Amino acid sequence: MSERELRRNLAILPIGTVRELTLLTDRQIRYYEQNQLITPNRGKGGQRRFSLNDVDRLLEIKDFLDAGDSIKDIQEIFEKQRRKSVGQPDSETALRRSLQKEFAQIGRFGR
Amino acid sequence: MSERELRRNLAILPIGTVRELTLLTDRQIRYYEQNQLITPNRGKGGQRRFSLNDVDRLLEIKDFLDAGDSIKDIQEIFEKQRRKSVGQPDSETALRRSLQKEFAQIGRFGR
DNA sequence: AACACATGTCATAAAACCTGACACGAATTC
DNA sequence: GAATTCGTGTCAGGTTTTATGACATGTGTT
Repeated sequence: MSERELRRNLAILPIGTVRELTLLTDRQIRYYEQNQLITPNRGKGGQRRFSLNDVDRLLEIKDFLDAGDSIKDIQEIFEKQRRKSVGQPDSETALRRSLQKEFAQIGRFGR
Repeated sequence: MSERELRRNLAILPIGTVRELTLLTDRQIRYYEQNQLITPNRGKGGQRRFSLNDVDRLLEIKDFLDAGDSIKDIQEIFEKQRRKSVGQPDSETALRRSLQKEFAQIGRFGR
């Protein structure tokens, strides 16, 4: 996995931050977790730690729900996405990689 | 400020995460704040919220201290940096901007 | 009418964080 | 060499945040 992807998958955010970033309630976030739409890590004391990818995912979930999809629908949508992107890098990943070198110069994590 | 810079400056991390990311102790982090080497935001209840830039900064501080610089030395170093980068965008920012459009396609925050 | 869904709300407990104070070893200054 | 400064450790006491589980509710579906 690339630097950038790594960073996006770091479990660093408490639920409070995610709440502010997504404008969802704790209840909603936990409910989506309960239904396996997201699977945040847990810190030492058992508290949830979300990644930026989780935040993305939650915003997607929000859109889908607003669009009338049910939780189960969304589960299937995500499942299809997962199956489709198995194995070979998709174009997004390819693009990302092509710019990786440049960005490696930028930002502390890349130093 | 660009999308990317915005994101780097979002105050999203609690001190526990920063502790894990930097391997500093709470005491150290607070002491550096007390000496104005960093100025994290505060959440609603008064708890510190750090940005990714803050994390960068803390890692720099660590390096400087390891290299034998004192807190005051570091204050001056940062002050000089600040003065130098006032006004016009530096090359790093320019590079960032040039790649901004591409990256706007990638990741939720850019959608 | 009964039920499923997505969410609100409340109680209770644990974890994380806050500030302030005192201690301490290693340098530095008097 | 005694006193001071610096960066950090640690502890106490209080506040904030998060966790789980249960019950409630409105909207739509069988």
